[in-house]
Amino acid sequence: MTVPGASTASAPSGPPSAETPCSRPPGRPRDTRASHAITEAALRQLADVGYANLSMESVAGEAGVSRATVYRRFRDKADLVTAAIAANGGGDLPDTPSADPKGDLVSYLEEFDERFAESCLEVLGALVGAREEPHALALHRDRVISPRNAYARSLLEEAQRRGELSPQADLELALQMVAGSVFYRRVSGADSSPGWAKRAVHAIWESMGPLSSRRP
Amino acid sequence: MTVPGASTASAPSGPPSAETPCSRPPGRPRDTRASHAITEAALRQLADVGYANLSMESVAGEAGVSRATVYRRFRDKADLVTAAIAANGGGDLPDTPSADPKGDLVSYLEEFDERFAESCLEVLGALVGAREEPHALALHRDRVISPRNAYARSLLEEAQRRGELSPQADLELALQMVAGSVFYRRVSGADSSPGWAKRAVHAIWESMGPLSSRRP
Amino acid sequence: MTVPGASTASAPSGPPSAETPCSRPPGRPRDTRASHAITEAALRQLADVGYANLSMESVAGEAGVSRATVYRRFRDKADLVTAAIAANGGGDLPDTPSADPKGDLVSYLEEFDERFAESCLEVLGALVGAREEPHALALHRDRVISPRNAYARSLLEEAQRRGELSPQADLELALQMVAGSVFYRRVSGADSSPGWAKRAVHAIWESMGPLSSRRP
Amino acid sequence: MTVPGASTASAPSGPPSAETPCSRPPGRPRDTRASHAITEAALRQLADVGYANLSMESVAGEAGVSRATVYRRFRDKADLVTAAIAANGGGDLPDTPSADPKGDLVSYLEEFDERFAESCLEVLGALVGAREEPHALALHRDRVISPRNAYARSLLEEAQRRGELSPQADLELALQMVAGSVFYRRVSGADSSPGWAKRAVHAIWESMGPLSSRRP
DNA sequence: AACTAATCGAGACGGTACGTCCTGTCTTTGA
DNA sequence: TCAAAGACAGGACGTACCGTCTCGATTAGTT
Repeated sequence: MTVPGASTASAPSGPPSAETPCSRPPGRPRDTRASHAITEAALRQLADVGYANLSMESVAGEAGVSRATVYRRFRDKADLVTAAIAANGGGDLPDTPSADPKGDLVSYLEEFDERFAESCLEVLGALVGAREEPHALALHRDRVISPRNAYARSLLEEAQRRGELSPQADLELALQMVAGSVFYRRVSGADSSPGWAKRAVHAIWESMGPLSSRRP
Repeated sequence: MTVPGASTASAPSGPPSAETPCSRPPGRPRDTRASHAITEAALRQLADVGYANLSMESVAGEAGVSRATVYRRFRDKADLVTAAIAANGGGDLPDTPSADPKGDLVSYLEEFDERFAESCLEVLGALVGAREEPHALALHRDRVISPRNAYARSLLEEAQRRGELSPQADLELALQMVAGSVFYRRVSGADSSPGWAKRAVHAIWESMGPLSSRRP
Repeated sequence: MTVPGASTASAPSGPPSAETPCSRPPGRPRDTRASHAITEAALRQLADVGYANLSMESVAGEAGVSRATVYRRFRDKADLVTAAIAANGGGDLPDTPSADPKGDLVSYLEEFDERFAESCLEVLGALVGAREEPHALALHRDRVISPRNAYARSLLEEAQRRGELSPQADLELALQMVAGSVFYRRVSGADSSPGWAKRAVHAIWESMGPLSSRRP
Repeated sequence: MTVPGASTASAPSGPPSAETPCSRPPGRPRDTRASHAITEAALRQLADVGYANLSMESVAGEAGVSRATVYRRFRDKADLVTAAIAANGGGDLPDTPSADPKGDLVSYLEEFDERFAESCLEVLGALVGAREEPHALALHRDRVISPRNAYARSLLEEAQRRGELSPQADLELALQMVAGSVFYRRVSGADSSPGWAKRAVHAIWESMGPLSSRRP
């Protein structure tokens, strides 16, 4: 609120983000270990009991921390979970240009399916459902969805640049279809036959390859 | 819908013993108008305030009914919402074989996007989240997802039969991609450019058409 | 209500009380066996689970009868219990003049302590508590308390007549003290040392005997 | 009553570990005003509408407090009422030895009759009725009955010491008879003729006086 | 033999209270 | 300042009764 250190960060007075050289804010600094413990506990609970059954109390308890300490860092359950996914859940997207866009896309999909799809679905469900507070939804998109979206899209663009996909290919659509198939499997409860990711990506390459629209 | 006996048989009140096809179950029959009012109120609230903010009390109130009357029909909030979507939300899937599978698939996608995608996402999020009670999730899949899934699949099969899709085409994958793209748009917050459904279906036709794998 | 047969009895159209010779009311007569089963079940439950935990449903169930059948006979839980105690619980007060008032009073107290004190206390507690419906309280007093009161009093009067108690003795007070001691033991949780009844009655005889006020 | 720490310690919130006699327990202390308001509201409602019709909600409402705040202090309706009677209902038993045991006993009876008999009867009825949870009954006896019992008994003992009652007098019986008469009047609905308490006590003095058993 | 009128079983209905749980805010003491 | 502990208002949950009601199916006596 009245924090000097600006910070685009999550919620009530995010951590002073280290790189700002200004003199530290007065008073006792926040316990970094607590912060970690909290997000980790949140992730564990999210996986174990699900978003709805995750309670601030139990997260605080599992983190060995008082409830107030959680609320000082995260304004909301939504904020907490969102931030936890973003922070401890995956900061590991390569940003060097890919040498094998198609293969990388496949790997990316598989990893996403395994690590994010489930919790993303429930968190998103909850956030979409919470009318009158779109901030958390926006936050989650910013923190979790967008980066991955951008990464996947960059792979598609690279493929286009290399001529594997037609210059007219609708990459947005491609992205939606291939990423959506991950979600839909969760939605419908279909079990993933091995190689699903490869086949999905292949289908896109087939339909959006350089010759796709020139068939007789 | 307006059938008096043989109700949707959600949770409490098992089916009337099957072998007596006609004789009404003993006791005072349920008030059909109340049943309607309840599911309709549930749907309205689901659309208005979302799954999380929907309360049994307010549904009962809006339906002009006591809370007990709701719980007599639906064991749960999950059960209520699930059944409401299934019942009053859409009993309108054509079951005659399609004359134009591709066009029908497009229309179906558009209708689904408009009428179900949002609430389905939040309901599914909530249900997937509710570990330790998969019954509601299974129910929702049975009541809402599966029928539509089957319908869409039948369109794809018809297309295959007509030779629009290759006999080797992976229809399951096709379904996942095209239906998933609907969800993913909600997930990522992307706004739908007009014609998205047509383009998505077209992409599948492109990649799984009869000649798709014989290209040079 | 619209019953011809008058009947001072309990509640909604009591049984036609047999001795009225008028032609039986039309329609199916009440099942006498059910009536018995109900009051007996009520008594059992009263003893087993107490007044508060006794439910109309469980009484009906134990009696092998539907709930409506209970409510047709008794307007109320209070009415049911009250009537049950009065009916099946004790119609066995001797009305011949006593040959040994003191001894009979002792026996009476012991029997009352054993068979009525407990349930009487809770029923009375509930009925006294139920402001705005004194009918049940009055009923219970009429049906259960008053007859026993009168009996005990008649014993005291007989004792007075025989000269065992002074003509000036305050029999009302005597009754209250000796009967009250039964209740108070339940209230305070004191366990009854054997001979309590004898000692209590003896104390009254001591204090209200023919010579009691003439002591030096 | 107005003691800040060391509360009546009804149910939740165990005593502050006894061995630290002073240091306040951690966390925000309970709102003393709320505590008062609650017990007072409970007493008022107990008097007004009776035990059965007293609801936690209405007590909370009348106390200007949320329901949770009531449940934080009292685990139960029984616990609440019991504690309310014990706390705000009477902390006014003299503990100095009496100079006039007989007169004091009379006054005590009259006060008890007026202030406690009614609610005691219904509360006790309810508690005795609630099998399978004797804790509340025990509590009520500890908090309300026992202290008064002890007081009355001390008066009797003082009288014995002074020679007004015989050394062999059965004080327990005396207590039961004189206190019981208070209850029995409520039970039987008899209205108290003035002087009842004096007459009851007098009867005991008569029968248990120093000469009572030596009469010819 | 049909009609009438009450009973019976079964269960729906409105209403009310219960006790539990969780959220997000607040008020303490102590570090 | 932060941290730990916990009180607080508010509100939903699902359960359990109560007393009333509406059904169809019985079961008598009456016409």
